[in-house]
Order: sequence, then structure tokens, then C-alpha cells
Amino acid sequence: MDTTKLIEHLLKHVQLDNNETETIEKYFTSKTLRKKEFLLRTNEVCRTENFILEGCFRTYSIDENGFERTLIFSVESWWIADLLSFLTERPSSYNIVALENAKILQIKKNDLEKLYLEVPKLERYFRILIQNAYISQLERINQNYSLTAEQRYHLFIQKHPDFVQRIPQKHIASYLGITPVFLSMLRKKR
Amino acid sequence: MDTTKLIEHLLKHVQLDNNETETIEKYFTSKTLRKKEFLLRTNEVCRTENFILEGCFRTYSIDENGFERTLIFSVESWWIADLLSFLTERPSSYNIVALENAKILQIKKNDLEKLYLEVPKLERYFRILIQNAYISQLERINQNYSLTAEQRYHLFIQKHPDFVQRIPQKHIASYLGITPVFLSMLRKKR
DNA sequence: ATAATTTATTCAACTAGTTTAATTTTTTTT
DNA sequence: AAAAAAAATTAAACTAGTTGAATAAATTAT
Repeated sequence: MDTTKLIEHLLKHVQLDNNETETIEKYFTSKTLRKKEFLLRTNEVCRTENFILEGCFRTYSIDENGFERTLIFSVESWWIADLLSFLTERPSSYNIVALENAKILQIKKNDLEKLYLEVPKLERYFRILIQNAYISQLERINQNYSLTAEQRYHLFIQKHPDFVQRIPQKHIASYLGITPVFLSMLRKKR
Repeated sequence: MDTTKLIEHLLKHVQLDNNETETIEKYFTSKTLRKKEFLLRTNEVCRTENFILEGCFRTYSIDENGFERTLIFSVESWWIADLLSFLTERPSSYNIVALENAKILQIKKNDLEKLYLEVPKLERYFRILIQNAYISQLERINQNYSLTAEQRYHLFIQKHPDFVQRIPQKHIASYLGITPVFLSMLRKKR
């Protein structure tokens, strides 16, 4: 199991000695998923925090009319889980699906709690990570309100040029909160 | 300076002994603001994390057409700051204004960093807090996409019945991402 | 208390984005 | 390589929410 990418990422935010990195490594197991395979389905409990080594995931919900709402795209070196379900051990209201063949590292809730006790610096690591995630969510809410769909689309391709290649348009539309039809119209304009 | 409310809130999430609570208390200063006074203005750096003892605040941005977008309402026992500006020490793009006379406890960035070293449990405390905030932001994004303005309004008054009393309608409209005119039309419907 | 200012309401014309459905293009499967 | 399935495009009718402007109601200041 190759945890290099994970350790590298941890080291970007906190200092760790060899003992600590070894302790950390022991708690993770690796898993591969094929394209279209689900990491989590609605009504299941999200049992693991997952660090993406390879591949790309989509987190989405399904509303009462059966429409999908994409909330998050996640790629290499990001963490992915339904935090609410993971923390509360209650059924999730989200789906997480692999958009490409993928490889991840997983840690269970109990193990993460143990790990926090053994390597308290990880409290800091995750605090920083979630702070950043929170900040960008807030910015996203701000932009959803103040920008038109067209502006949001151009901002998206500018911020995530790689996603545009990797991810089907209809999912990008559902991330932007518009219909695939309207996205297609916007693209035609230029 | 009365830090009871702060300590009570901390104790809900982490265990602290008397030494620790005393250490914590020393780092905070208290401040009062009158209604309409600003805690933070666009282009200023957000120097403090603020714990609300009394009163109600509104965090908003102003778009290129001069329209206000309300992102957060915050009341007693919540933390309030522009996290991005606070962490990066760069100018904020948000305004934070008191909607009522208010009393807060403040801690500066350097002091908070010191405090994290002295009382590492606070890393955990803030991690948990921000996790929760992140989760509710994500839910909010989800709802903004899947619900109509009318549904969002009814959800809002159901979730925050107190806010409806305390906060002018036009701010609630700007929080919901609609015009005051349209909110007024929705209210008329029932 | 009165005047001045801000906030909320109402209405009608308007527009950004949706819906439905048919057609074309691309991707996946065999 | 062909067939099947999924994704993207196009067009036209539609609707949720906006805009602007005028009026009424509620707050704030003098």
C-alpha cells in the first residue's frame, strides 16, 4: 500500500516525525473502485473518511422529483466523505460515485478517533482543511447569489479547467444549478 | 469581563480543567457595539475571532451593482469573523454589522495561535465547530438548488423562528437570494 | 409629537432559466 | 465494427423570480 501521497499532503500542513507517519499509515486500508461504482449510497451510513490517490468522485443528492444535485467534485489528494453521516453515524442523504477508476485510502471513524489521540496534530490538520473547505463553500454561496448562470459557468471553467475535460457536461450543469439544456445554450453563445 | 457563556460553550465540546479555562479567559477582551456599528468592513483585515455574548450580526458582501448579499446571521454563543481574511491577514470582501446592540469577546490571531499551543484541545473544539458549520453550508447549497424561493422561505422561518422577529425582511430576502419585492409577494400568499 | 427616512407592499411589464420533445453526437457494450 | 445506450444540441412554449415605479406602513431622528 502506497501512502506517499497521503503523507505528503499531511506534511504540507503539520510537521510529523517518522514514528507519527508510521502510526498513521497503520490505520489506513486501500481500496480501488471502478468507474460508476458507488463509494456511498443514500440511506447508507458513511463509515470511512477517504483520501483519494487516483480518480475523480461526484457527491450528489436526489430531490423529491428525482433530479440530481451535484454538490462536490473531488480529485486526487482530496478527502471525501459525507461528514454529517460519518460523524453522527446516521444514514446519508448523499451519493458518492466514482467518475473514473479510482484508488483511495480509507479510515474508519473509531480508528480516526484513536488516531486523533495518538497524533493530536491531526486535529490541527483537519481543522485547517475543513476551515478551507468552509471558506470556499461560503464563497460558492456568495457567487451563486450574485452571479448569473453564465458567469458561474465561466468562473467554473477558469477555476477548474481540468474538470471540464474529465466530467460530463450534465454533471457540471447540475453542479452549477442549471439544466443541461441551458448549459448547452450558454456554450453555444461563444 | 464575564466569560461564562464562552466557557460553557467550550465545555459542550471538550473537557477543560480550571487551569485551562483560566488560561483561555486571559486571552480574550470584551467589546460592545451599538446597533448599525460595523465589526468589519470590506477591505479591512479581520484581526479577531469574535464570540457573541449578546446581540445579532449580519455578514454580507456587496456585488458590482451595489446589491447586498447576506451570507450569515449570527447570534448569541456563535463565533463570527471573516475566516479567510482572519487566516490569511488579507483584506476582507465582507461586511459584518451589528443588527442590535451587542457584546462580544475578541481574540487576536497571534493570541489564538498561542492559545492553540497552550490548550491543544481547542484545536479539537474549533475542528468540531467548523465541521458543523461546513456541514450546514453544504446543506444550504443543496437546498438553494433543490427548493423554490417559497420553500426556502418557509424552511427558514421554521428553522429560525426567532430571526424572523429580530431581522428586517429585506435582509432575510437577501439571505434567501431573492428580492424584497418577491418575498413580500410570497408572504401575501398565505 | 412631528417630520424625515427607511422598510414593506402592490402592480404590471419583463427576462433568465426551465420544460418538453425531437434530433444529433458521443460513448459504451457486444 | 455494429448496435445500443447515454449525452449533447436545438427550438419553442412556458414560469419563477426581477425590475421599476408608486403607495403605504413602520422606524428613527429632531
